[in-house]
Amino acid sequence: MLKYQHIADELENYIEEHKLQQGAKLPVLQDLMRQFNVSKSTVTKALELLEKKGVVFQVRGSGIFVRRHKRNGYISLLSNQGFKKMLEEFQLASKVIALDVRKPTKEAALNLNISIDDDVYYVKRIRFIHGQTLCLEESYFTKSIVTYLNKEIITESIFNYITEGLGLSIGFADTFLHVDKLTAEEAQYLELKEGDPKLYVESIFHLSNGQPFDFSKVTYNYVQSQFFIQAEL
Amino acid sequence: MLKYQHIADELENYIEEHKLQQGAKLPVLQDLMRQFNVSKSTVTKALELLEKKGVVFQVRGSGIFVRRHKRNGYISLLSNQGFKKMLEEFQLASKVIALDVRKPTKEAALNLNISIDDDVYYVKRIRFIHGQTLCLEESYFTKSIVTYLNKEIITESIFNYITEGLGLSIGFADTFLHVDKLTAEEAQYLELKEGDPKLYVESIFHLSNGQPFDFSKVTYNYVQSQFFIQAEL
DNA sequence: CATCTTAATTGTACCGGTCTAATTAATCAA
DNA sequence: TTGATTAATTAGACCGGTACAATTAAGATG
Repeated sequence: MLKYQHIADELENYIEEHKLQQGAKLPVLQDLMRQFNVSKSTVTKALELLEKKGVVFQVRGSGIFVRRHKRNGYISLLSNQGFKKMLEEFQLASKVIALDVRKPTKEAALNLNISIDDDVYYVKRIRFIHGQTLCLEESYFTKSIVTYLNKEIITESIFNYITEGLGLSIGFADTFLHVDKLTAEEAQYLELKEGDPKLYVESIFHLSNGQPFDFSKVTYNYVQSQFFIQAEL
Repeated sequence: MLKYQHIADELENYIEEHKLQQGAKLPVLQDLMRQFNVSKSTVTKALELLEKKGVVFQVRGSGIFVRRHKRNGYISLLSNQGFKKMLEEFQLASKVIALDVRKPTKEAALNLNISIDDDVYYVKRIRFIHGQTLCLEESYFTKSIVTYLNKEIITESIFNYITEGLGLSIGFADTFLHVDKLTAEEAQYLELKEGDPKLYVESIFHLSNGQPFDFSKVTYNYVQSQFFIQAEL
């Protein structure tokens, strides 16, 4: 494991375990350097990570402080802990409605940057959280990249399979979201009424070499979904 | 201006002007170092900025490539171009419904980390985009920080006033969002029907020293609002 | 011509340093 | 005690370097 990632983890655990409050001061850079026996730039990188995750904030001339943002029930949409963890955790309870190899829609082909003649794995499923239906999800996986899928893999963790099983490394995702009304079909799956609010999220996942491999359209139950974002100004 | 910020801007402009497509390769690190006459770490920092903004992605052993994610009508929820620009741009068309000094609600006091006896500036307004009502917004500004506000300032740019006029430096924001149904009152302001979907966004803006100074609750017209997020995995 | 091996390319981790800017603490003057 | 001045603290910008890992290109091999 990389040094700066390790340091970031250690610091985050420290904050967690000692239940440090918002504004609590962490050791200064010099001390952290000595404590972990690394150079300044390594500590700085670790802190940048934590800043991006919203765990700390730094004030020049003053110090490094704990930033508290936790709200129960909210899911972070940002770096590391964000989408990945969320997908992994919620994977646990999910019901596969469809799984087959087919030709992509024009929309999917466009987003995956493939031809409409190329094959894709199509997956449709419902995800549950706390026994409630959380969302309805449709995914298109480029078959030339994700060469094989089955029900077991989907029920476990697709992303784990892609990294561990296929040896691919996932890079980044572009996510578009807007609010709309549920169609009759969606309402049925989510056990809500037609015309009720929905949060619609479209994501394009890319390998770390920039190739898109997964185009997903997710319709969230508005009652169950709340998100958390960190903005920098 | 900082060197690495300047480099980031230059590169972004270059990509924009030359209309570089997704996957287009940029000059290698060595060349960028020479081109801008700076050290490797400075170029790297510039590229980190651009990566965070979703403008480029880097592949070790391969190069630096353009990342395209533009979608018409979507507003980025992330770094730099995100909330700040959005707030500034949409400031143009807004109608102030209320502006006064009052005591904060318990909720506002909690989020601003002040006592319910402290004064706040309360601002309620509607924002318009393309002639349509975009959102209904309620803001609480800690009066001990934002010492004075008037209608002109609000109609211009509050954030500009805070940085330029008051000499404060804005740091970061925590944003929580969920979807719900419009109340009768909200529906009236947004020219929609009660029970229609709404996107509800709560933000706490902080100075760069960590002090919260603005707690905002925004109800978006679901027809007019769509957002864009970048996730790292 | 395909396949394996090797070498060159290129971004990333990490070091250890200087100098600067913001903040905070200490000092001094009124 | 207050307020201004100065000094110490502290994070951040920036340099220039070494070593390393992933990718790509070139060469060798069958």
